[in-house]
Amino acid sequence: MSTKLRDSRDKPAATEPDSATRERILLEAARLFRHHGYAATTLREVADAAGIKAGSIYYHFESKDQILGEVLDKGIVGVAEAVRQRLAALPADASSRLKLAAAIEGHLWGLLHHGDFTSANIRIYGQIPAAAKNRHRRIRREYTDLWDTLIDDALRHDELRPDVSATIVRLFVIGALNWTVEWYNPQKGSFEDFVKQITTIVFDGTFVKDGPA
Amino acid sequence: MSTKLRDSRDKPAATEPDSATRERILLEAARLFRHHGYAATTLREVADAAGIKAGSIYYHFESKDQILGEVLDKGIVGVAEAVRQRLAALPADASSRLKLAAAIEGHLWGLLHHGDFTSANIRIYGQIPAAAKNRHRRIRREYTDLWDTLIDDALRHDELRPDVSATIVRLFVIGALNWTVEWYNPQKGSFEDFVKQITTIVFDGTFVKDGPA
DNA sequence: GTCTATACCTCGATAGAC
DNA sequence: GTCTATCGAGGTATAGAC
Repeated sequence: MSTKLRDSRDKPAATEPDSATRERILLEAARLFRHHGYAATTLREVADAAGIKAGSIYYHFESKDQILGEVLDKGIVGVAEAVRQRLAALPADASSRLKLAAAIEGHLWGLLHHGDFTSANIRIYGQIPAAAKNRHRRIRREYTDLWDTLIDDALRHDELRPDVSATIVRLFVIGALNWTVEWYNPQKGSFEDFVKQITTIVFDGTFVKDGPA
Repeated sequence: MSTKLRDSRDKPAATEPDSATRERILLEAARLFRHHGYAATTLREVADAAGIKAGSIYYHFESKDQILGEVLDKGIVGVAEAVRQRLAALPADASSRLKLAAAIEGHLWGLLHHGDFTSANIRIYGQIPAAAKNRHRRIRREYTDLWDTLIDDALRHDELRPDVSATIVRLFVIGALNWTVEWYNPQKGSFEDFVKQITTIVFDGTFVKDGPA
């Protein structure tokens, strides 16, 4: 075995080691941030939920702010990974519609499978200090760029309606998809059926046919 | 003049008098709740923004919690009023599509015209204590009932797609509309054009035609 | 790696002068 | 109707024992 795999002298830097306790802190923090907000959540509550005492958190994290940053990042990364995986599984010549359908399915899957992280992200992103926003912005931007590419692709292949702006479509659709984590109920039907209905609405709308103006 | 119009001995009860200071407190509270969250906003900040001292707030409100309640309510009422007004202006025999279009226009108008109240509502509703939620629930329910009626109406007239659940349509569409307050930019086009594009997407989708499955 | 104990700060709310 | 002054509670973060 190489001694280079993980040198304990190295600082964790960007990718911290994920001990079980550390992960539990992040998970409980996400859950509490989601349901009570960032400022309203105390580290005593997070520690309590994670089964440790408040002071012990500072062995794993430098500050509450750092926990926030990692929770926010995980909210995006979980979704982005699911989407990229779906897209990679498609044949290279897949239609724009097929690509977007795969992206929607992946987005919804990641969103609902990491609900505490994604909902926490959606709910509190608009409320955090500018410094925290700045640190989180790059990872967000990378993901929205992916959608821009998909939508521009559809536009260039004349599949997207010409009478709506591509920017509005992206913002509207992502916003709509994101909000499903706030009301989706897995007990009222299968995930597959849910995805099918959402995709239908996004692609073809809620009405049976193009009606009169 | 009748002495019954406003007897100063009466407690304000449900509808408080709206002094200028009182309204300013609510407006600044909404703005701060929107951008920093409920718990992160201090009454000292609210007072400062309203041009008074923190202690003075308690002449107008019993608690921070009461301010929250009124901010939340205003977020719904402003939207509901705009929608009800649009619907009332329609002829009685208007089609489901026309009624829904009017509701969408009214919803967007109210949403964006009372942005601090509506955005604050959307952002923090999921994070407030259960007691505050319960007090606010009735006014919310009344508004969603209105949408249920409109959508059921479209369903009964065979205008809504039969392959999507009416509940999913309502939740998805309202969620999508609500989130526009988070990204709508009035400098990038007229409100009328914006409404037209959103309505098109909701009714007829983002793609040019019903494509292959 | 987790604990207890605590320093220091800021919050919501109240009291009473003006 | 607004002010100043202040109370008690509870927050993040730190220090040092184990």
